[in-house]
Amino acid sequence: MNGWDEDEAFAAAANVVPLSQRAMATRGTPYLDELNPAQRAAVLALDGPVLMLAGAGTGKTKALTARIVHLLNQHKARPNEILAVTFTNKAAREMKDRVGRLLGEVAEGMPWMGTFHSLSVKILRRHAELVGLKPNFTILDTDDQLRLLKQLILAANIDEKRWPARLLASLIDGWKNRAWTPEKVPSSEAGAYNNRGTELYAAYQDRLKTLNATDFGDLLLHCVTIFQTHPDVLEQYQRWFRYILVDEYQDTNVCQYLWLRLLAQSHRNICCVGDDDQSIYGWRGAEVGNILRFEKDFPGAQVIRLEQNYRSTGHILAAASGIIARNAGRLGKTLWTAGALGEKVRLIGHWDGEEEARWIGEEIEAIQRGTRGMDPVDLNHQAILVRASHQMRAFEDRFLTIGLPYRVIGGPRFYERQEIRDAMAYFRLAVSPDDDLAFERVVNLPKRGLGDTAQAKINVLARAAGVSLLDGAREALAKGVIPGKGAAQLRAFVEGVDRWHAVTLHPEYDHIRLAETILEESGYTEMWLNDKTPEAPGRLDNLKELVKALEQFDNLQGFLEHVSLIMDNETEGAEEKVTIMTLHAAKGLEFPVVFLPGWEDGLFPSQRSMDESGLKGLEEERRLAYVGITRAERLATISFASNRRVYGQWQSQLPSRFIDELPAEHVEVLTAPGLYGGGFGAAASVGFGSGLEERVSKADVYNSPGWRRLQENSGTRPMRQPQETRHVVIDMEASSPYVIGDRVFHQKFGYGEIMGIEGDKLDVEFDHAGSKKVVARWVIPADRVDDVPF
DNA sequence: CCGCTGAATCTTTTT
DNA sequence: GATTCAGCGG
Repeated sequence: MNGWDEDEAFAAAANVVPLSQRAMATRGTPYLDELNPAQRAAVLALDGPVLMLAGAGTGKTKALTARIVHLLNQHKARPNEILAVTFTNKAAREMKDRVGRLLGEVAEGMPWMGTFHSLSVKILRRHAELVGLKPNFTILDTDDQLRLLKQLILAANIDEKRWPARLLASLIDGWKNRAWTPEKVPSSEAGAYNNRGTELYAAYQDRLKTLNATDFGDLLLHCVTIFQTHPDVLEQYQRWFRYILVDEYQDTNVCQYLWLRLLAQSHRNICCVGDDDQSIYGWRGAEVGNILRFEKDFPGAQVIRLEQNYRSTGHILAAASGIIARNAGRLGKTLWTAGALGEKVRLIGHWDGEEEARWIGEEIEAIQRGTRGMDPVDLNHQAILVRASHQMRAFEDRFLTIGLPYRVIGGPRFYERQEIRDAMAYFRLAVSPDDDLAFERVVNLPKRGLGDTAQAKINVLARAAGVSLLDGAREALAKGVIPGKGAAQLRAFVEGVDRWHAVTLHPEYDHIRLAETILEESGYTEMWLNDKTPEAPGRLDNLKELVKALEQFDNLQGFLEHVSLIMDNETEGAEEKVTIMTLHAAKGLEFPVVFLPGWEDGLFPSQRSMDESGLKGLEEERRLAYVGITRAERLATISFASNRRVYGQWQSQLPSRFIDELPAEHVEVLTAPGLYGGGFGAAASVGFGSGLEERVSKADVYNSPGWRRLQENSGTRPMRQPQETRHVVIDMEASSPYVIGDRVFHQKFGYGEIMGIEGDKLDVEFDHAGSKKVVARWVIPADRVDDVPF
């Protein structure tokens, strides 16, 4: 990193003249005027430990950014002396933007603002040798990690069927989250993974070292190890980072906690911002305990509560508060708003998941038109927040057919897609030919006639000679042990890698050109061009996008580094779209209109969460419900379905227990469409009239005739709903460029034949996806597919 | 060695 | 329903 020396010089200079003696308060502080008293207190308490308990929507980021600006303004620290840690890249970027806006133009001057992981990489590159790595170590993603573990499991003679690699991976992850290196795993864990967990953990770490690689957990853990075993290094950083700020503190795991505490323990200028009610990453090792014990760790810490909510209307806030109040062991905050009560939280039940999706789709369009008693809300400001990503499918299917534009956030990440990972493996190989994992991934992709036997031979040779697989391949070729045409293709592959690698050695090579060349010469692009599955065009698109993304980097190395850490691919256009995402992904965001589907026991709260973590799990789920509701500014709609397909099997569902916990006076129960006689919506409202009921009564829902009918019918397969009548009108005038019998292509469903046309809606019989109604603009004529250039 | 088929497992949530 | 994987035939 060339920024390093510069930073070091800054830090050295800063140590010569103590900053505290410099001129103070030379500039005005207009940013303070916009803060409420609590926020201002949090900004002004610059020195010493501070815990900012910031409820949902209380202007936490505003306070945090103002604090940074104030630190700079008061000359407490230079931009490069502030360590500001977030969990996601998105959060880091937002903070950078906002600080930049407050400061004027000086946005780029904060090199130490980033995620735990990106900051750790930066530190680790500098001191890699202290943990037995070279500075150019590679970062494995979960996929690589799994491959590696599988090899080790195989070598250890363990039946992978009985003891899945995923299990081992999550064990090791968990240990790393708790900052346990192989030697430090306590004996209580000895039984893990058929008594061989720790043994394999050690083997895994050895293997990583020889590969000069780390996984995600290592990034943090290696830093902690270095800090603990090299006091001089630690001291350097302690002096360096004069002020530390941490966002989403409730999500830190033990390892991150140690990381922070080690860095902060000398000057104790640490400000942690968090909300125990929004701790939703316990399954990933986050310890709510970290926030609960902050005052013990940092005696004399100031605790400042931000409780005034600026986001949601009164009913929404009250409904959320009613739910979260059920959790025990909270630090306790009372959110309030000066704003209006607004609309009540709406609650509605549906027959099945498809109907739920249909209803929400129509509701979104109605709200967009402004026919729901509110001003129109455009699609960008409406969101559907689901518990589990598989719920998204129903919405995607429905929205595709009615032509409602949507964007899915947190689906399979761009860089996790197969074609991207393959391409990246090629790039990695070009940059570092010794990258054995990359070699294994692509040596036979596209097919080069190098099956398991050929690869095993290469492996043996490489191992025997103690060289990389690429060199092993060279040897195999020299010895002539690769039979038939595989040999020629392998030779071409090896020579290709050599050629590409040679290019990367030039100081100013054209990396975009190189990337294109690699994909071309390796035959990888061609492989997808010849692939006739419906996904192939999309994959080619992604590859194109990948190459385009390279433009922002100076070379392949820089790009690979970036991609291994980045999470957001915000390559969205300007088109208005409804957002679909998981509740987890929604934390920190807000939308005027929010839909919360799938509130059914087992799905939400998730059965697995409750099985694995009992009451703790349930409470975390409850916090998730709280996070969900508090995303809404003006309108929140909760829904559940009584039938849902799980693993392709129909299952009847019960409404979520969280529905019981909603304070009734803040909830409006809507009558479900398609349920005769008003169904349970009407019955549920019985509880409201009694004057005794404080909560939405699920018992009333169960006892309603509508509900009983649902249960009776839901044995094997739900009865088909009466066809909706509203879209039946056929518009004879509407024209379509298609005629019946045309072959068309659809991005998601693939090829198909048009069986019918109603206005701009096409009835298409897809070759693989069955028959669907699709809006004409979502398909293209089949014969034009090849025109899509690459 | 490749590609197809049927079976088995899977789904929480992510840097 | 979807993806992954072992087993089989070409």
